[in-house]
Amino acid sequence: MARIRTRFSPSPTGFFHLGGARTALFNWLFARHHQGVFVLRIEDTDVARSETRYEEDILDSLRWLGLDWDEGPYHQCARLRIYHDFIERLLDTGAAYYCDCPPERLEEKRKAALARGENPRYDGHCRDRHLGPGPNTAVRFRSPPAGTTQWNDLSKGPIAFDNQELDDLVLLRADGVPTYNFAVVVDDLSMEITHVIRGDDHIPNTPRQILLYRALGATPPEFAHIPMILGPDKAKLSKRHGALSVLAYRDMGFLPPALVNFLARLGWSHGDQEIFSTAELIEYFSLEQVSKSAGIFNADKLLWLNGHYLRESADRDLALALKDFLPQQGVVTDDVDYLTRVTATLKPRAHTLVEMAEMARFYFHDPRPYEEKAAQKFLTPSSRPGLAAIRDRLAALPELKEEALNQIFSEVQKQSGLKMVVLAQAVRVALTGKTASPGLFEIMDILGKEEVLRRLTAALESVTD
RNA sequence: GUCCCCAUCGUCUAGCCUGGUCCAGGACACCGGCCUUUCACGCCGGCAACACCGGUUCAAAUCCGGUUGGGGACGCCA
Repeated sequence: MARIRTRFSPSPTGFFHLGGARTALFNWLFARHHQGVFVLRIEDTDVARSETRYEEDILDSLRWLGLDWDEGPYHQCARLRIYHDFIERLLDTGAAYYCDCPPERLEEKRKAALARGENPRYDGHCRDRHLGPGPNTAVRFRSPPAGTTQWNDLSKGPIAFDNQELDDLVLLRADGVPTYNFAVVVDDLSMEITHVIRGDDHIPNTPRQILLYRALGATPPEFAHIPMILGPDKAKLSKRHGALSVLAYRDMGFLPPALVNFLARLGWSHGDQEIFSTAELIEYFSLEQVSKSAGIFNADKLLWLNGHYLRESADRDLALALKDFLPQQGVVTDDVDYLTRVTATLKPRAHTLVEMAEMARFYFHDPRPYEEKAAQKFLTPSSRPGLAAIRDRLAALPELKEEALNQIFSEVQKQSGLKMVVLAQAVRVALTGKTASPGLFEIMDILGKEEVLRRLTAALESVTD
Protein backbone atom coordinates (compact mmCIF):
# COMPACT_ATOMS: atom_id res chain seq x y z
CA MET A 1 0.00 0.00 0.00
CA ALA A 2 1.14 3.49 -0.78
CA ARG A 3 2.45 5.67 1.97
CA ILE A 4 -0.27 7.17 4.10
CA ARG A 5 -0.76 10.91 3.78
CA THR A 6 -3.07 12.98 5.94
CA ARG A 7 -3.64 16.67 6.05
CA PHE A 8 -4.93 19.34 8.30
CA SER A 9 -6.55 22.19 6.43
CA PRO A 10 -7.79 25.03 8.59
CA SER A 11 -9.13 28.27 7.26
CA PRO A 12 -7.50 31.36 8.77
CA THR A 13 -10.75 33.08 9.59
CA GLY A 14 -10.58 32.99 13.36
CA PHE A 15 -8.43 32.00 16.29
CA PHE A 16 -7.39 28.39 16.42
CA HIS A 17 -9.63 26.58 18.85
CA LEU A 18 -9.79 23.20 20.56
CA GLY A 19 -11.94 21.54 17.91
CA GLY A 20 -9.40 22.34 15.23
CA ALA A 21 -6.59 21.25 17.49
CA ARG A 22 -8.13 17.85 17.98
CA THR A 23 -8.74 17.36 14.28
CA ALA A 24 -5.11 18.28 13.66
CA LEU A 25 -4.02 15.92 16.43
CA PHE A 26 -5.93 12.94 15.04
CA ASN A 27 -4.54 13.52 11.57
CA TRP A 28 -1.07 13.90 12.98
CA LEU A 29 -1.35 10.79 15.15
CA PHE A 30 -2.68 8.73 12.29
CA ALA A 31 0.14 9.83 10.02
CA ARG A 32 2.81 9.29 12.67
CA HIS A 33 1.39 5.91 13.64
CA HIS A 34 1.66 4.74 10.05
CA GLN A 35 4.98 6.48 9.40
CA GLY A 36 3.09 8.56 6.90
CA VAL A 37 3.15 12.19 5.90
CA PHE A 38 1.26 14.99 7.61
CA VAL A 39 0.47 17.90 5.33
CA LEU A 40 -0.57 21.37 6.42
CA ARG A 41 -2.74 23.36 4.06
CA ILE A 42 -4.22 26.77 4.66
CA GLU A 43 -7.66 27.13 3.10
CA ASP A 44 -7.74 30.82 2.46
CA THR A 45 -10.20 31.00 -0.39
CA ASP A 46 -12.54 33.12 1.70
CA VAL A 47 -10.51 36.18 0.86
CA ALA A 48 -12.74 38.56 2.76
CA ARG A 49 -12.45 36.80 6.08
CA SER A 50 -8.96 35.33 5.92
CA GLU A 51 -6.29 37.16 7.89
CA THR A 52 -2.58 36.50 8.28
CA ARG A 53 -2.75 36.97 12.06
CA TYR A 54 -5.09 34.02 12.21
CA GLU A 55 -2.74 31.95 10.14
CA GLU A 56 0.09 32.85 12.47
CA ASP A 57 -2.10 31.87 15.38
CA ILE A 58 -2.70 28.47 13.79
CA LEU A 59 0.98 27.84 13.13
CA ASP A 60 2.00 29.00 16.60
CA SER A 61 -0.62 26.76 18.16
CA LEU A 62 0.45 23.69 16.21
CA ARG A 63 4.08 24.31 17.10
CA TRP A 64 3.25 24.82 20.74
CA LEU A 65 1.33 21.55 20.80
CA GLY A 66 4.21 19.82 19.08
CA LEU A 67 2.23 18.84 16.00
CA ASP A 68 4.88 19.19 13.36
CA TRP A 69 4.00 18.97 9.71
CA ASP A 70 6.04 17.40 6.91
CA GLU A 71 4.76 19.46 4.02
CA GLY A 72 3.36 22.91 3.67
CA PRO A 73 1.87 25.10 4.71
CA TYR A 74 0.35 25.22 1.26
CA HIS A 75 -1.96 28.10 0.46
CA GLN A 76 -4.95 27.65 -1.76
CA CYS A 77 -4.72 31.20 -2.99
CA ALA A 78 -1.34 30.37 -4.48
CA ARG A 79 -2.84 27.49 -6.41
CA LEU A 80 -5.48 29.21 -8.50
CA ARG A 81 -3.91 28.01 -11.74
CA ILE A 82 -4.33 24.41 -10.67
CA TYR A 83 -8.00 24.85 -9.88
CA HIS A 84 -8.56 26.48 -13.25
CA ASP A 85 -6.91 23.55 -14.99
CA PHE A 86 -9.22 21.16 -13.23
CA ILE A 87 -12.23 23.31 -14.04
CA GLU A 88 -11.31 23.11 -17.71
CA ARG A 89 -11.34 19.35 -17.49
CA LEU A 90 -14.80 19.33 -15.97
CA LEU A 91 -16.08 21.85 -18.47
CA ASP A 92 -14.66 19.81 -21.33
CA THR A 93 -16.40 16.64 -20.25
CA GLY A 94 -19.64 18.42 -19.55
CA ALA A 95 -19.45 17.67 -15.87
CA ALA A 96 -19.55 21.38 -15.15
CA TYR A 97 -21.29 24.35 -16.70
CA TYR A 98 -21.38 28.11 -16.53
CA CYS A 99 -24.10 29.83 -14.54
CA ASP A 100 -24.99 33.51 -14.37
CA CYS A 101 -27.90 33.29 -11.97
CA PRO A 102 -27.83 36.38 -9.76
CA PRO A 103 -26.97 35.37 -6.17
CA GLU A 104 -29.77 37.55 -4.86
CA ARG A 105 -32.39 35.59 -6.73
CA LEU A 106 -30.90 32.32 -5.51
CA GLU A 107 -30.95 33.60 -1.97
CA GLU A 108 -34.65 34.41 -2.23
CA LYS A 109 -35.43 30.99 -3.56
CA ARG A 110 -33.41 29.41 -0.78
CA LYS A 111 -35.35 31.25 1.86
CA ALA A 112 -38.63 30.38 0.24
CA ALA A 113 -37.74 26.68 0.11
CA LEU A 114 -36.69 26.70 3.74
CA ALA A 115 -39.94 28.38 4.65
CA ARG A 116 -41.82 25.69 2.76
CA GLY A 117 -39.94 23.04 4.68
CA GLU A 118 -38.00 21.83 1.72
CA ASN A 119 -34.32 21.17 1.31
CA PRO A 120 -33.21 24.21 -0.65
CA ARG A 121 -31.44 23.31 -3.89
CA TYR A 122 -30.33 25.04 -7.02
CA ASP A 123 -33.11 24.78 -9.57
CA GLY A 124 -30.83 24.02 -12.51
CA HIS A 125 -31.75 27.16 -14.36
CA CYS A 126 -28.49 27.37 -16.28
CA ARG A 127 -27.88 23.67 -16.63
CA ASP A 128 -28.62 23.43 -20.31
CA ARG A 129 -28.17 27.01 -21.42
CA HIS A 130 -24.65 26.24 -22.69
CA LEU A 131 -23.31 29.54 -21.43
CA GLY A 132 -19.71 30.51 -21.97
CA PRO A 133 -17.41 32.39 -19.63
CA GLY A 134 -18.40 35.94 -18.86
CA PRO A 135 -18.78 38.54 -16.15
CA ASN A 136 -20.76 37.51 -13.09
CA THR A 137 -20.57 33.96 -14.29
CA ALA A 138 -19.72 31.09 -11.99
CA VAL A 139 -19.09 27.44 -12.77
CA ARG A 140 -21.37 24.79 -11.38
CA PHE A 141 -21.07 21.05 -11.04
CA ARG A 142 -23.55 18.94 -12.98
CA SER A 143 -24.61 16.60 -10.24
CA PRO A 144 -26.20 13.29 -11.17
CA PRO A 145 -30.01 13.38 -11.00
CA ALA A 146 -30.47 9.95 -9.47
CA GLY A 147 -28.71 7.15 -7.63
CA THR A 148 -26.95 7.11 -4.32
CA THR A 149 -23.46 8.04 -3.26
CA GLN A 150 -21.95 6.11 -0.42
CA TRP A 151 -18.72 5.40 1.30
CA ASN A 152 -17.46 3.33 4.16
CA ASP A 153 -16.51 5.84 6.77
CA LEU A 154 -13.50 4.63 8.74
CA SER A 155 -15.01 5.97 11.91
CA LYS A 156 -18.79 5.81 11.39
CA GLY A 157 -19.25 2.90 9.05
CA PRO A 158 -21.26 2.95 5.82
CA ILE A 159 -22.99 6.22 5.00
CA ALA A 160 -25.22 6.79 1.99
CA PHE A 161 -26.78 9.86 0.46
CA ASP A 162 -29.49 10.04 -2.13
CA ASN A 163 -28.10 12.01 -5.05
CA GLN A 164 -31.40 13.80 -5.33
CA GLU A 165 -30.52 15.53 -2.09
CA LEU A 166 -27.44 16.99 -3.69
CA ASP A 167 -27.60 19.97 -5.99
CA ASP A 168 -25.37 21.62 -8.54
CA LEU A 169 -22.89 23.28 -6.29
CA VAL A 170 -20.77 26.19 -7.41
CA LEU A 171 -17.18 25.13 -8.08
CA LEU A 172 -15.70 28.39 -9.21
CA ARG A 173 -17.02 31.74 -8.10
CA ALA A 174 -17.60 34.54 -10.57
CA ASP A 175 -14.35 36.11 -9.38
CA GLY A 176 -12.40 32.98 -10.33
CA VAL A 177 -11.77 31.78 -6.78
CA PRO A 178 -12.73 28.16 -6.17
CA THR A 179 -15.23 27.23 -3.51
CA TYR A 180 -14.43 24.99 -0.58
CA ASN A 181 -15.76 21.69 -1.88
CA PHE A 182 -13.97 22.01 -5.16
CA ALA A 183 -10.68 23.28 -3.82
CA VAL A 184 -10.59 20.50 -1.26
CA VAL A 185 -11.05 17.81 -3.86
CA VAL A 186 -8.44 19.25 -6.17
CA ASP A 187 -5.98 19.68 -3.33
CA ASP A 188 -6.51 16.32 -1.70
CA LEU A 189 -6.20 14.75 -5.11
CA SER A 190 -3.10 16.57 -6.22
CA MET A 191 -1.46 16.28 -2.82
CA GLU A 192 -2.22 12.59 -2.88
CA ILE A 193 -3.98 12.58 0.45
CA THR A 194 -4.94 9.01 1.29
CA HIS A 195 -7.01 9.64 4.42
CA VAL A 196 -9.27 12.58 5.06
CA ILE A 197 -9.88 12.88 8.78
CA ARG A 198 -12.15 15.75 9.75
CA GLY A 199 -15.07 16.79 11.93
CA ASP A 200 -18.36 15.04 11.31
CA ASP A 201 -19.92 18.37 10.45
CA HIS A 202 -18.32 17.66 7.07
CA ILE A 203 -20.37 14.53 6.43
CA PRO A 204 -22.87 16.35 4.19
CA ASN A 205 -19.98 17.61 2.05
CA THR A 206 -18.54 14.18 1.50
CA PRO A 207 -20.96 12.82 -1.11
CA ARG A 208 -20.48 15.98 -3.16
CA GLN A 209 -16.75 15.59 -3.00
CA ILE A 210 -16.93 11.93 -3.93
CA LEU A 211 -18.99 12.84 -6.98
CA LEU A 212 -16.34 15.35 -7.93
CA TYR A 213 -13.59 12.77 -7.65
CA ARG A 214 -15.58 10.51 -9.95
CA ALA A 215 -16.19 13.29 -12.43
CA LEU A 216 -12.44 13.84 -12.45
CA GLY A 217 -11.94 10.15 -13.08
CA ALA A 218 -10.21 9.77 -9.74
CA THR A 219 -10.61 7.43 -6.79
CA PRO A 220 -11.72 9.18 -3.60
CA PRO A 221 -9.52 8.88 -0.53
CA GLU A 222 -10.64 7.13 2.64
CA PHE A 223 -12.81 9.26 4.89
CA ALA A 224 -13.04 9.27 8.65
CA HIS A 225 -15.44 11.68 10.31
CA ILE A 226 -14.68 12.27 13.92
CA PRO A 227 -17.24 13.52 16.45
CA MET A 228 -17.29 17.15 17.37
CA ILE A 229 -16.52 18.72 20.72
CA LEU A 230 -19.54 20.27 22.36
CA GLY A 231 -19.78 22.85 25.12
CA PRO A 232 -21.32 22.07 28.52
CA ASP A 233 -24.68 23.11 27.07
CA LYS A 234 -24.24 20.48 24.37
CA ALA A 235 -24.07 23.06 21.61
CA LYS A 236 -21.20 23.36 19.18
CA LEU A 237 -18.22 24.71 21.06
CA SER A 238 -18.04 28.45 20.69
CA LYS A 239 -16.72 31.65 22.20
CA ARG A 240 -19.35 31.85 24.89
CA HIS A 241 -18.05 28.64 26.44
CA GLY A 242 -15.06 30.54 27.68
CA ALA A 243 -11.49 30.48 26.54
CA LEU A 244 -11.17 28.32 23.50
CA SER A 245 -8.22 29.42 21.50
CA VAL A 246 -5.36 27.01 21.96
CA LEU A 247 -2.92 29.75 22.86
CA ALA A 248 -5.30 30.95 25.55
CA TYR A 249 -4.74 27.61 27.25
CA ARG A 250 -1.03 28.17 27.06
CA ASP A 251 -1.53 31.55 28.71
CA MET A 252 -3.71 30.00 31.40
CA GLY A 253 -0.76 27.82 32.33
CA PHE A 254 -1.53 24.51 30.69
CA LEU A 255 1.23 22.22 29.46
CA PRO A 256 1.17 20.97 25.85
CA PRO A 257 1.30 17.27 26.77
CA ALA A 258 -1.67 17.76 29.09
CA LEU A 259 -3.74 19.39 26.40
CA VAL A 260 -2.70 16.79 23.85
CA ASN A 261 -3.55 13.97 26.24
CA PHE A 262 -6.89 15.59 27.04
CA LEU A 263 -7.81 16.16 23.41
CA ALA A 264 -6.82 12.64 22.45
CA ARG A 265 -8.96 11.09 25.16
CA LEU A 266 -11.97 13.16 24.14
CA GLY A 267 -13.46 10.90 21.52
CA TRP A 268 -10.80 8.25 21.53
CA SER A 269 -9.79 5.60 24.02
CA HIS A 270 -7.43 2.75 24.56
CA GLY A 271 -9.06 0.52 27.14
CA ASP A 272 -9.06 2.11 30.57
CA GLN A 273 -5.87 4.07 30.14
CA GLU A 274 -6.13 7.77 30.90
CA ILE A 275 -2.55 9.00 30.83
CA PHE A 276 -0.73 8.80 27.53
CA SER A 277 2.64 10.11 26.56
CA THR A 278 2.80 11.38 23.01
CA ALA A 279 4.83 8.32 22.08
CA GLU A 280 2.11 6.05 23.44
CA LEU A 281 -0.53 8.03 21.61
CA ILE A 282 1.31 7.47 18.37
CA GLU A 283 1.77 3.80 19.11
CA TYR A 284 -1.84 3.13 20.07
CA PHE A 285 -3.84 5.50 17.91
CA SER A 286 -6.36 3.99 15.56
CA LEU A 287 -9.47 5.24 13.84
CA GLU A 288 -11.44 2.19 14.96
CA GLN A 289 -11.23 3.34 18.57
CA VAL A 290 -12.58 6.77 17.79
CA SER A 291 -16.03 7.13 19.26
CA LYS A 292 -19.01 8.03 17.14
CA SER A 293 -20.79 10.41 19.46
CA ALA A 294 -19.95 14.00 20.24
CA GLY A 295 -18.05 14.74 23.40
CA ILE A 296 -18.56 17.49 25.89
CA PHE A 297 -15.62 19.58 26.91
CA ASN A 298 -14.82 18.82 30.55
CA ALA A 299 -12.65 21.54 32.05
CA ASP A 300 -12.20 19.69 35.34
CA LYS A 301 -10.56 16.76 33.68
CA LEU A 302 -8.17 19.01 31.79
CA LEU A 303 -7.23 20.62 35.08
CA TRP A 304 -6.61 17.24 36.66
CA LEU A 305 -4.49 16.11 33.75
CA ASN A 306 -2.50 19.31 33.81
CA GLY A 307 -1.88 18.85 37.52
CA HIS A 308 -0.63 15.40 36.76
CA TYR A 309 1.79 16.63 34.10
CA LEU A 310 2.94 19.41 36.39
CA ARG A 311 3.87 16.82 39.01
CA GLU A 312 5.58 14.67 36.39
CA SER A 313 7.75 17.49 35.13
CA ALA A 314 11.33 17.81 36.24
CA ASP A 315 11.71 20.63 38.76
CA ARG A 316 14.13 22.64 36.71
CA ASP A 317 12.11 22.39 33.48
CA LEU A 318 9.02 23.41 35.33
CA ALA A 319 10.83 26.29 36.99
CA LEU A 320 11.80 27.59 33.58
CA ALA A 321 8.21 27.32 32.40
CA LEU A 322 6.97 28.98 35.56
CA LYS A 323 9.33 31.90 35.06
CA ASP A 324 7.14 33.32 32.31
CA PHE A 325 4.15 33.46 34.65
CA LEU A 326 5.91 35.23 37.49
CA PRO A 327 5.91 38.83 36.21
CA GLN A 328 2.12 38.93 36.19
CA GLN A 329 2.35 38.20 39.91
CA GLY A 330 4.80 41.00 40.36
CA VAL A 331 7.70 38.63 40.75
CA VAL A 332 10.89 39.06 38.78
CA THR A 333 13.78 36.70 39.26
CA ASP A 334 16.71 35.25 37.40
CA ASP A 335 17.72 32.86 40.14
CA VAL A 336 16.80 29.59 38.50
CA ASP A 337 18.29 27.51 41.30
CA TYR A 338 16.13 29.23 43.88
CA LEU A 339 13.10 29.00 41.61
CA THR A 340 13.72 25.32 41.08
CA ARG A 341 13.58 24.66 44.82
CA VAL A 342 10.43 26.78 45.06
CA THR A 343 8.86 24.90 42.19
CA ALA A 344 9.48 21.56 43.83
CA THR A 345 7.34 22.55 46.80
CA LEU A 346 4.55 24.02 44.69
CA LYS A 347 4.27 21.23 42.17
CA PRO A 348 1.87 18.91 43.97
CA ARG A 349 -0.43 21.78 44.90
CA ALA A 350 -1.17 23.46 41.59
CA HIS A 351 -3.26 22.67 38.55
CA THR A 352 -1.81 25.31 36.29
CA LEU A 353 1.31 27.43 36.00
CA VAL A 354 -0.79 30.47 36.77
CA GLU A 355 -1.90 28.94 40.05
CA MET A 356 1.66 28.01 40.78
CA ALA A 357 2.86 31.53 40.15
CA GLU A 358 0.24 32.87 42.55
CA MET A 359 1.37 30.46 45.22
CA ALA A 360 5.00 31.36 44.62
CA ARG A 361 4.57 34.98 45.63
CA PHE A 362 5.44 34.67 49.29
CA TYR A 363 8.80 33.16 48.40
CA PHE A 364 9.75 36.47 46.85
CA HIS A 365 7.74 39.09 48.68
CA ASP A 366 6.89 39.94 52.24
CA PRO A 367 3.70 38.09 53.17
CA ARG A 368 2.07 41.19 54.58
CA PRO A 369 -0.67 42.12 54.58
CA TYR A 370 -1.69 38.76 55.92
CA GLU A 371 -4.93 37.19 54.93
CA GLU A 372 -7.31 38.84 57.32
CA LYS A 373 -9.02 35.73 58.63
CA ALA A 374 -5.75 33.87 58.90
CA ALA A 375 -4.15 36.59 61.01
CA GLN A 376 -7.22 36.95 63.18
CA LYS A 377 -7.32 33.30 63.95
CA PHE A 378 -3.67 32.46 64.43
CA LEU A 379 -1.66 35.63 65.11
CA THR A 380 -3.19 36.17 68.51
CA PRO A 381 -1.86 37.17 71.94
CA SER A 382 -2.14 33.57 73.04
CA SER A 383 0.12 32.36 70.29
CA ARG A 384 2.69 35.06 70.93
CA PRO A 385 4.83 33.15 73.44
CA GLY A 386 5.04 30.16 71.15
CA LEU A 387 5.93 32.28 68.17
CA ALA A 388 8.56 34.15 70.12
CA ALA A 389 10.04 30.93 71.43
CA ILE A 390 10.27 29.52 67.95
CA ARG A 391 11.99 32.62 66.73
CA ASP A 392 14.51 32.64 69.54
CA ARG A 393 15.32 28.97 69.21
CA LEU A 394 15.70 29.38 65.46
CA ALA A 395 18.05 32.28 65.95
CA ALA A 396 20.41 29.99 67.80
CA LEU A 397 20.50 27.51 64.96
CA PRO A 398 23.33 27.56 62.40
CA GLU A 399 21.01 26.57 59.60
CA LEU A 400 17.34 25.61 59.23
CA LYS A 401 17.30 21.91 58.50
CA GLU A 402 14.38 19.62 59.05
CA GLU A 403 15.71 17.50 61.90
CA ALA A 404 16.52 20.42 64.14
CA LEU A 405 13.31 22.20 63.26
CA ASN A 406 11.26 19.20 64.12
CA GLN A 407 12.78 19.04 67.55
CA ILE A 408 12.35 22.75 68.20
CA PHE A 409 8.71 22.66 67.27
CA SER A 410 7.85 19.77 69.54
CA GLU A 411 9.75 21.28 72.44
CA VAL A 412 8.15 24.69 72.05
CA GLN A 413 4.82 23.02 71.65
CA LYS A 414 5.22 21.27 75.00
CA GLN A 415 6.52 24.33 76.81
CA SER A 416 3.89 26.68 75.46
CA GLY A 417 1.01 24.29 75.88
CA LEU A 418 -0.28 25.30 72.47
CA LYS A 419 -1.69 22.67 70.18
CA MET A 420 0.75 21.79 67.44
CA VAL A 421 -1.77 22.84 64.83
CA VAL A 422 -2.12 26.26 66.37
CA LEU A 423 1.60 26.76 66.72
CA ALA A 424 2.33 25.58 63.20
CA GLN A 425 -0.43 27.66 61.71
CA ALA A 426 0.78 30.77 63.49
CA VAL A 427 4.22 30.26 62.01
CA ARG A 428 2.69 29.51 58.63
CA VAL A 429 0.73 32.74 58.58
CA ALA A 430 3.81 34.63 59.69
CA LEU A 431 5.86 33.19 56.85
CA THR A 432 3.32 33.00 54.04
CA GLY A 433 0.39 35.16 55.08
CA LYS A 434 -1.93 32.21 54.51
CA THR A 435 -3.27 29.13 56.24
CA ALA A 436 -2.43 26.84 53.34
CA SER A 437 1.08 26.42 52.00
CA PRO A 438 3.84 23.92 51.33
CA GLY A 439 5.40 22.22 54.32
CA LEU A 440 6.75 24.57 56.96
CA PHE A 441 10.20 23.06 57.11
CA GLU A 442 10.80 23.17 53.41
CA ILE A 443 9.60 26.75 53.31
CA MET A 444 12.01 27.71 56.06
CA ASP A 445 14.87 25.94 54.40
CA ILE A 446 14.24 27.80 51.16
CA LEU A 447 13.56 31.19 52.70
CA GLY A 448 16.71 31.01 54.79
CA LYS A 449 17.33 31.78 58.42
CA GLU A 450 17.59 35.53 58.12
CA GLU A 451 14.34 35.97 56.25
CA VAL A 452 12.46 33.55 58.48
CA LEU A 453 13.53 35.46 61.59
CA ARG A 454 12.57 38.73 59.98
CA ARG A 455 9.07 37.47 59.15
CA LEU A 456 8.60 35.95 62.57
CA THR A 457 9.53 39.22 64.21
CA ALA A 458 7.22 41.14 61.93
CA ALA A 459 4.39 38.81 62.81
CA LEU A 460 5.02 39.20 66.52
CA GLU A 461 4.94 42.94 66.14
CA SER A 462 1.67 42.76 64.28
CA VAL A 463 -0.06 41.02 67.17
CA THR A 464 -2.12 43.50 69.19
CA ASP A 465 -3.77 42.85 72.49
C1' G B 1 -38.76 21.77 7.77
C1' U B 2 -35.53 18.25 4.72
C1' C B 3 -31.29 15.17 4.79
C1' C B 4 -27.38 13.01 7.65
C1' C B 5 -24.96 11.47 12.21
C1' C B 6 -25.42 9.93 17.24
C1' A B 7 -27.55 7.61 22.00
C1' U B 8 -23.78 3.27 28.76
C1' C B 9 -22.87 6.95 35.56
C1' G B 10 -23.36 14.67 35.86
C1' U B 11 -18.83 14.40 32.26
C1' C B 12 -14.90 11.40 29.32
C1' U B 13 -15.31 6.36 28.38
C1' A B 14 -14.57 0.26 28.60
C1' G B 15 -17.81 -3.51 27.10
C1' C B 16 -21.26 -3.85 21.65
C1' C B 17 -18.60 -6.02 15.60
C1' U B 18 -17.54 -12.08 17.52
C1' G B 19 -25.05 -12.20 22.41
C1' G B 20 -24.15 -15.52 28.33
C1' U B 21 -17.76 -14.33 32.00
C1' C B 22 -21.80 -7.27 33.17
C1' C B 23 -27.44 -7.03 39.10
C1' A B 24 -22.08 -3.19 33.68
C1' G B 25 -15.47 -1.79 34.60
C1' G B 26 -12.05 2.64 34.68
C1' A B 27 -11.26 8.05 34.98
C1' C B 28 -12.81 13.31 36.26
C1' A B 29 -16.11 15.70 39.60
C1' C B 30 -18.63 14.87 44.27
C1' C B 31 -19.00 12.48 49.36
C1' G B 32 -16.55 9.71 53.37
C1' G B 33 -11.87 7.80 55.54
C1' C B 34 -6.44 7.19 56.00
C1' C B 35 -1.78 9.94 55.84
C1' U B 36 -0.65 14.84 58.16
C1' U B 37 1.73 20.92 61.78
C1' U B 38 -1.96 23.51 57.02
C1' C B 39 -3.32 22.93 51.95
C1' A B 40 -2.37 19.68 48.41
C1' C B 41 -0.34 15.00 46.61
C1' G B 42 -1.00 9.82 47.50
C1' C B 43 -3.90 5.64 49.20
C1' C B 44 -8.71 3.25 50.58
C1' G B 45 -14.03 3.29 50.24
C1' G B 46 -18.82 5.29 48.48
C1' C B 47 -22.57 7.65 45.22
C1' A B 48 -23.89 7.15 40.15
C1' A B 49 -25.60 4.76 33.76
C1' C B 50 -27.13 0.42 29.45
C1' A B 51 -33.06 6.72 26.68
C1' C B 52 -37.94 4.25 25.67
C1' C B 53 -41.06 0.49 23.27
C1' G B 54 -41.33 -3.86 20.58
C1' G B 55 -38.95 -8.08 18.08
C1' U B 56 -35.20 -12.23 17.55
C1' U B 57 -33.12 -15.75 21.23
C1' C B 58 -32.87 -20.55 26.29
C1' A B 59 -30.26 -15.76 27.10
C1' A B 60 -29.57 -8.70 24.79
C1' A B 61 -25.98 -3.10 27.14
C1' U B 62 -24.61 -6.19 23.01
C1' C B 63 -28.53 -8.23 16.99
C1' C B 64 -33.17 -6.04 14.28
C1' G B 65 -37.28 -2.40 13.90
C1' G B 66 -39.70 1.80 15.68
C1' U B 67 -40.22 6.00 19.04
C1' U B 68 -38.08 9.84 21.65
C1' G B 69 -34.05 12.89 22.51
C1' G B 70 -29.48 15.36 21.09
C1' G B 71 -26.19 17.15 17.36
C1' G B 72 -24.78 18.58 12.43
C1' A B 73 -25.57 20.22 7.36
C1' C B 74 -28.64 22.64 4.09
C1' G B 75 -24.02 29.61 0.99
C1' C B 76 -20.71 32.30 -5.39
C1' C B 77 -18.40 30.36 4.05
C1' A B 78 -14.99 26.69 5.35
